[in-house]
Amino acid sequence: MTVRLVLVDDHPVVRAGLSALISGTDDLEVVGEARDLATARSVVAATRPDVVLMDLDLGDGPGGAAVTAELRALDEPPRVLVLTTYATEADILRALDAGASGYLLKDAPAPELFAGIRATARGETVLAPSVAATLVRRAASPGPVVTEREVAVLELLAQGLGNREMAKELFVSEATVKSHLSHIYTKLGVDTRAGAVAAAIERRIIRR
Amino acid sequence: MTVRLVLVDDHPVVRAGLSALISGTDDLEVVGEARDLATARSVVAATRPDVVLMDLDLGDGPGGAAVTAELRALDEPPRVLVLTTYATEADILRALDAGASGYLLKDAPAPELFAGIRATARGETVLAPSVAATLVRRAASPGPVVTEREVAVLELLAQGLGNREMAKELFVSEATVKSHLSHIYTKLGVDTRAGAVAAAIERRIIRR
DNA sequence: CCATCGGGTAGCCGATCGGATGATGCCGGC
DNA sequence: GCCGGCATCATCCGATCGGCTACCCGATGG
Repeated sequence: MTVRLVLVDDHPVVRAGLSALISGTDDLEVVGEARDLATARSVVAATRPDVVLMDLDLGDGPGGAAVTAELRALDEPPRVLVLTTYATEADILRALDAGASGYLLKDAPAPELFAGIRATARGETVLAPSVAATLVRRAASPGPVVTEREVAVLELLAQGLGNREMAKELFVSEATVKSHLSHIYTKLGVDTRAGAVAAAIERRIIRR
Repeated sequence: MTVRLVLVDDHPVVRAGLSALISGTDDLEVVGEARDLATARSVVAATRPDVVLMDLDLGDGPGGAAVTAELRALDEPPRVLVLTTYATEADILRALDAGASGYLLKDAPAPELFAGIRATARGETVLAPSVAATLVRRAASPGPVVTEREVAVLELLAQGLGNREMAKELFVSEATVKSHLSHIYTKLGVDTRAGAVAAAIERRIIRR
């Protein structure tokens, strides 16, 4: 029984590379490739694959999480296995929330990747060890967990926005932003904006 | 005349993928692969390739620029063609400064990549269009470069320290710290501490 | 020899931040 | 049905920051 795959990645080298790798197996087959949301939509509709290998960072435009969500909204949706470079808490949660069946990192050896694809096709959930660790830490920790809204603030904060600008960006008042910031400071154990950015990056809550 | 290649990339998928792609040509040959400085050193010494395809982001440890510099310091060094995902000004300059002969992006189509490798083997300098544009833009304008002292401030800033604390840490007065910060803001084109941290990380001036 | 640059210092002042306190509405679990 | 967490908003106020101007010193270099 052959597993039919579609690759979604904005890098031709990675697509061609994965394709070449997979062609070396006898039970996996690449039936389509896409570089963005639009092509992914049509390719998946046309080929109806078992599994979609999804990169999260698609350059400009909608990210892999958005593409995943859209594919999962189809009738008889394909399973989506995320295959990406980074694994921040926010990335992982967004992808899984969008309906991904698994999360592997591009630094995984080929055999693990193949095993992950087969497992995904069988309906299993596969997670890279570090991703699993992040999720466990998050689930098991009685400690402070930043909320979705707080992550949003952190991301804007890392872009150097002031309270007023963040408020405008999030369609809330400055008071609300300050409230979120206070909670963030408490949860991360810091007391300045720059410190919060550092801690958030350190704990991989946000990227770069 | 075959061009002998060594791949340096921390992603097995990319290595295997490039390898598979290149095996489809009749004048390029992969004679070795490495995922970090140590393996790169020994593989290059053992195989003496014509061209090294170098990823800049090698995960933990020394980056691709450092590896490039070390390889270029050998007797009869191989030419190094950088093949990476991002192209910040700092990345480009560091790589070229380390002795890279070219800078291509991973989103380049395979034929362009092959052409780039052949050109590099011939001793030509190949640059991705966007990279060339960045260099031209920079050459045309006197680019601001952060000084050593300013980097020190940035590093402390990324740890969330206040002016007073940074002053104490650097054995200078608060006024001096503020002076450095002002210069940093001007050079990076920002006007807040969080923004400076973001810009500094973005341009790879400081690490994580 | 003097201009330039990196580095260090100072004071002033308006803008912003950070902390404290308190309040409302909504939702989900017990 | 009550309680807690999340998100929202509001005020107040001291601490800090950011921009500005101006000065000194040593090294570097046309």
